[in-house]
Parts: sequence; C-alpha cells; structure tokens
Amino acid sequence: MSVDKIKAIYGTRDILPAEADIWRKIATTVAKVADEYNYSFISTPIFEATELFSRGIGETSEVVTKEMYTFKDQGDRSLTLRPEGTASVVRSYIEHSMGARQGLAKVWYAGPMFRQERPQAGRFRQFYQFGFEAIGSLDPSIDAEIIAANYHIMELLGIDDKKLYVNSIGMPGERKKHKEAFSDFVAPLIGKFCADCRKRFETNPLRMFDCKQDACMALLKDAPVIFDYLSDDNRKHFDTVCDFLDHIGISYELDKKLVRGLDYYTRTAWEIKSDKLGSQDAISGGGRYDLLVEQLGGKPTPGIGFAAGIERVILAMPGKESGQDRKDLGFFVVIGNSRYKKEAFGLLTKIRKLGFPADIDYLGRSLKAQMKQADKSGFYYSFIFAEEEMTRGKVILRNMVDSRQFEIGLADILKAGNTIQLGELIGYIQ
RNA sequence: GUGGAUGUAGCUCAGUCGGUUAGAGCGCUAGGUUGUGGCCCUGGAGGCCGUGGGUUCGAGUCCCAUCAUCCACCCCA
Repeated sequence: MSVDKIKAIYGTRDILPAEADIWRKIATTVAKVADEYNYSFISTPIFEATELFSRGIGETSEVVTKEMYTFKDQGDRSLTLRPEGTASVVRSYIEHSMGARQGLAKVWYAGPMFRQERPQAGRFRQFYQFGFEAIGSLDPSIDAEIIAANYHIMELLGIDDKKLYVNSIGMPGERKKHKEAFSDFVAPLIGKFCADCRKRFETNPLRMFDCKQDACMALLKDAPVIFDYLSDDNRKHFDTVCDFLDHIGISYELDKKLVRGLDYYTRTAWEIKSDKLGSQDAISGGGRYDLLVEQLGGKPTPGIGFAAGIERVILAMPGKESGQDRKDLGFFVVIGNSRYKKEAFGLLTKIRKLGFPADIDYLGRSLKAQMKQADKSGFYYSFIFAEEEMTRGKVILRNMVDSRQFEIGLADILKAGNTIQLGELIGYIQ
C-alpha cells in the first residue's frame, strides 16, 4: 500500500546534521560577541497579536500588507507568526518595564521568522535571524557600539568580502520635507522611469533608490537625498557615529541612497552586504527606531538594533565544504564478540560519564564494519573488545589517526575516577 | 503576485531518431586482502523515470495539464 509522502512546506527546509557544525559555529560566535558587548539573551514567542506588527512595522509596508502568516485562534483573535524580531522585543521591553528597571536594555535574540514571499536564493518562508537591540539611549556611541558588534560577528565568521553601508534617514519631519523636494524633482521625469518605479512613486517614493534598473538610477543621480535634509542635531548625531566608527577602526561607506524597508526606522541606518549572494545581497541590516516604543504604547524611548539572516550569512561564509576529517577526542567501542556486549556497554557509559563523546554499534555489524564506523565517526580512538585480549582482561585501545594500538586493563579504565586519570591511562599513545 | 528554467537510485548525473530486462560514479551494505578502519578487488540492496491525462503497436523520451524545486522580478535578512 503506498501512501503519499508528506514534504516540507514550500519555502521551508530542514537543517540536516551535515549543516550542524556551521550552525553551531554561528550560534557560539553570536553568543560570544553578545557576551563581549554585554548584551543579554532574550526569547520572545514566535507568534504575537497581529496588531503588534501592523502597528510596529507599518500598515503600508510590504511585509505587513502581503507577507504575514496571519490566522485566527480559537478565541477568534488575530495572531501572526513573527516576520521580524524587533517589534516583539520592544513589546517585551514595554510589558516588563525594562526601562524603569535598568535604564538601558541591551538584548539579543535568535530564532525563526516567517514571511510569505516567493522563495529564491537566500530567501525562505521560514528563515532564521539573530539580532541585537539597545533600547533607551540616544547617545551616538551606542550606535557605534551596536554597528561594531554587527561587524565584529561577520568578521569572526570569516566573511571577508563584507561591506558596511551607513546612512541617516532622519526623522518624519525631515523626511516630509525631503519627500516634497524629491517629488518635485521626479515629477517632470516620471514618464521615463520603469513601471515599478512609477508605482513606487505613488506608494513609497524613496524606494525608487533601490531600483535595479540602470536607467532609473541614472535619472536619480542628482535627485535630492534625505541626508541633505537632516536637521543640525541629526546631522551632528550621524557625524559623531561616523567619528566613533573611524576611531575604533571599522571601515564603512556612506551611502546616501540607502533606505530601509520597515517603517519604524529613524536616523542611523546601515546594511552589511556580501557579493557572494547574488541578488539578495544584504546579510544584515539595522537602524534606529526612536519612535517605535511610543508607537507601541510605551513612554517615548529611543532604540537601535540590527538583524542578520543566518541562511544568508552561511551563503557568504567561506569553506563550507571543508573540515571533513577533523577528529574529536572521543571513543568508539568495537565489540569483537557479542558475548562482550555488556562489558562494552559498561565501558561506553563510563567514558561518557567521564565527559568524553563515545558511541557503539547498534546494528550488529561485523568487526570490520564496526571499525569502518569507528573511522567515520570522527573519534580519535577506538576501544576494541577482542577475543584473545579479553581472556586476559584487556581491551585494545587504538589510535584511529596514526594506527598505533596497545592493550589496557579493562578494570583499570573502569577504576578511573576522572578525566585526568583516564587521560593518564591513554596519555602516551596520543 | 509576475517571468524563465528544471523534475530519472540516498546524492551528482547519463539515457541516442520513441523500441522491449533503466545505467554510471559516489554513498549504503556483505565479503576478500591482514583477528582491526582509510587504498585496492568482488558481490548485494535500492527506481510508480514528480503526478495525472493524451498521441502511438510501443513513452523515461513527444504533447497538454498539474504539483514541486531552482533562478530572477517585486520586497526583504
């Protein structure tokens, strides 16, 4: 009887054991940098009231209008799988009065996000992000700190072709003035733009800067940019951020045409890009959101943060195929005759209790097959329960890298009380 | 939502002008060479040829539909 196979949903994927090393490396690197910069881990639910995102990200943004996974629960409430992390963190910040408790809240998170987009290279419907948020300070040096953390992580992950672009997109008042000037500039030329740009002109004119058509870019070459409409204070804020970045040796490029997709961003904005990704070249992006806390019902509080797409980071990382024959310190227990299974199992457990990785065959395979398995397990040693040696109460300890082996008393190993004693027993074969 | 490409073993792919038992390499597995892995040799398992329909004496191969995947656009990490 044949039954239809159930497959993973369009745009979702399994992260298989073969990828485990790289995911673990990213997780430990992010956690390490978070420690160094003193950001604490926070985890929020992956679904929230729909209103959190519509109000936070912006009713008109593309993400909210057509990409959210929204559903009703049994109480007829509208819920949404989170499309990004910042809104949830800010909600949590307000709900738990983090501002009153500690003044400045510095947190980081990691987990799956959901957007109903058409999948392609570096884009999925369920994808993973990690992000940092600092809520409560308008000091330009916190901008520099969080950009530095973002950059530092990419550096540790070996992304050598990364490029950091920074800009300031000002506050709503400045944006309004700029938008008028921009519209005055574009209006007489509008017929010459591509269809998409003409549509953007109606909905979100600034996004015209993101157009990939050379013709449109040429037309916009001398168009007014927000950067030139910044107030003195915001201009000074941005200059100070740049000054601090210079001082700590982080290289960046000012991109006055950089705009961000989510509506809550204000003032400082940045992206990190890699050439390895093809069309979806942004691996990380962030900015200030100085009005978001207030918009979500908290006291007026400035905030800043970034998020990075883990799948995209992986695409940008070097040497994904390598690292096959690395041996971990660990033991594979080989059984030469099934009558020793019980003793072998006891030794296995002992090794594990001493803190070493160890494994054994569970498929009843031949000695030769077990040796093969021991080889592929990546462990440094194998213990072999061989006939002749066992009659003398000895097992063979074999170094799987240089093939040297010697006998060792089973009772001696079982007596070892800690890793040091075990280490001494096996020490001279290393 | 729009456009283009591709679906054959666990993976990467052959498969002639439509022709009868569907192939390779890798991987998996049993064994040989040494009571003991890697190199080498021999055997074995594993395929609704994405799915449904059509043309034909005959379809993995041609046509249509459908589903899925990939790439690009929109948008974003």
